Amino acid sequence: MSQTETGKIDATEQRVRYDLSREQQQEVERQLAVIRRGVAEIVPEEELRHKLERFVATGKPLKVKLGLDPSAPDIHVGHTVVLQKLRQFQELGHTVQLLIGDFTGRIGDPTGKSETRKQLTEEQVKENAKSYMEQFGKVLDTSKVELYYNSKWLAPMTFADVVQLAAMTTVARMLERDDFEKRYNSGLPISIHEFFYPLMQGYDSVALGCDIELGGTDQKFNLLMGRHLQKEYGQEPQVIITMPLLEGLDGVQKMSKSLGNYIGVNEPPNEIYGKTMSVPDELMLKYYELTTDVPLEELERLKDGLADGSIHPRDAKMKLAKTLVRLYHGEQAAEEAEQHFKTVFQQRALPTDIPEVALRASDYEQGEVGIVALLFDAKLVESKGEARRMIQQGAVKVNEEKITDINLVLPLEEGMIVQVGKRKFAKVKLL
RNA sequence: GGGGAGAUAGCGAAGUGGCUAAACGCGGCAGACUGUAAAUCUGCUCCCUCUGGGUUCGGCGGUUCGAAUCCGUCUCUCCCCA
Repeated sequence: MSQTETGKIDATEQRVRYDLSREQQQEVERQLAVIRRGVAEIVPEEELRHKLERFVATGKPLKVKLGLDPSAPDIHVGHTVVLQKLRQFQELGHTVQLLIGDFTGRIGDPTGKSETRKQLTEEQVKENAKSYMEQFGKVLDTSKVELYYNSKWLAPMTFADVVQLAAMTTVARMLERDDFEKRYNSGLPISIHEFFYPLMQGYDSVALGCDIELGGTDQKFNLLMGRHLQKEYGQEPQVIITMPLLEGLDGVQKMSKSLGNYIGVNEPPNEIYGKTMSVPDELMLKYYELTTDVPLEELERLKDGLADGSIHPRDAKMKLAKTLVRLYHGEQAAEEAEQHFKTVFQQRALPTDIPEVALRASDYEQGEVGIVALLFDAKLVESKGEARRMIQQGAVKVNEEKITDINLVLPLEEGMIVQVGKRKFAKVKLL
C-alpha cells in the first residue's frame, strides 16, 4: 500500500471525539506509557491513543490478540517478551485473546521445510492448548484470558470464500514480506499455500474484531495483513504492536528451540540460572527490560552502575539469573540455584544434586568397567568415539580425579561420580 | 509446454575415476585463560570391538579391479522462454 493511499484513509476516517476529563486524559497517557515500554513499534500510535480514549470514556476493554502455533509448546524466555506485554495489558484492564492456529497448523509448514507437518488430532490440539495455558500462567492471569481456535471460522469457508479473500491482496505485496523476498531472491522454493498463512492470520483478526495484535518484529507483515483485511471487511483496523526479538545464548541469533540457544521456562532452576549466566554481557540490560518485572528505576540504576564500573557485570548477571529463576520457580528455588552456581562454577566443587545413573551390575564382568564404556553407559557422551575424545582432551574426571588413559579399567562402585567437561555429572547407582 | 542448471557431512562450500571419511569457512564440543560473558590460543568434530574395521556425497540400478566423481532412471529444487 502506498503512502498516499494510507494518508487518504487516515484523512477520511471519521473518528468519534471523546470529551475526557483531566483525570481521564491522564489515564490515557499513563496507559500509553506502560504500553510503550520496551516495544519495537506501534503502528500507528495515534490510533492506539484513540482506542485508549474510547476505552477510558466507555469502559469497554480493548481486545488484544496473540496468535499461537498449535504444536506442542515449550515456552522459552524469548516468548515471554510478548507475554510480559500482554500481562501489562491485562493490568490496564484490557482483554487478552489467545488464538490457537489449529487450522493453520493443519495445512502445512510455513517455513518451507520439506518435512510435512504432522497432522494434529483435535485432542492433541486441546492438550497443547492446555499446556500453553499452564506455561503462560507463569506470566499471565490465565483465568481472564479468552481462548479461540481458528478452525472455527476457517474450516467452514468455501473455495469461493477463499478466492475472495485471496483477491484482497497481491503477489507483489506478498513478496514484500522479508522471508518470502529473501527466499525468492536466493532461489529457495515458496509454495503457493504459504501465501495463505498471512491471509489466514489476518482473517483471524477480522473474525475476532481485534483492537490490537501483538507479535515479534518478525510478525510485522502478518500483523499488517490483519489491519489490511479488517479495512477490506469494513472494520476498524487493529493497531499492531511489535516486540523486539530476544537474542538467545549465542547473543546473535534470535532465541529459538531449533537453534538450541534458548532458556525454557520449564527447565530446572539450575539450568535457567546457568544458561542465563552464559548470556553475553551486552544483552543483560535487554533481558532485564524485556523478560523481567524489574521496575524501570532499578533498571536505570543498573545501567549507570555498569557504565561507571560500580557494579560488576557478573553480579548484575547473577541477579538477572536469580530473577528469572524466581519468576518461573519461586523464591526458594532461586536461592538454591544461586548457591548451586557458586558451588559448582565459582568454587569448582561438585554439585550437591548430581543426577543418578542406574547401571546393572550384572552387565559388567567381575564388577569392572572400561572408562569409555562407563561414559557411554552413563549417557554422558553420545558415542564411544566422543568418549575417547573427551578423555584425550582431559575433560573427564572420576571421583574428581582426571582420567587420561582411554584403556583404563576401573572397579564399578556405588556412588562413584563421573564428570565430563564442566557441567555434565553423573552418580552411579548400582542395580 | 520447451530449454538450461543443480542436489556433497549441522550449515555454507571445494572436490569431476584410485593419493578422499572427503579441502576450507561457519557452527558445535573440550582444554588453557576467566566472571560457565567477550576476546585469544590449542585440540577435536560419521560409527565401531580403534596402530584396525565399517557405512557415507538426493533415491535406485549399472559400467569398472576401483565411483562423490562415468552411464541409466526416479525424486526434489532453481533459472530462462511460453
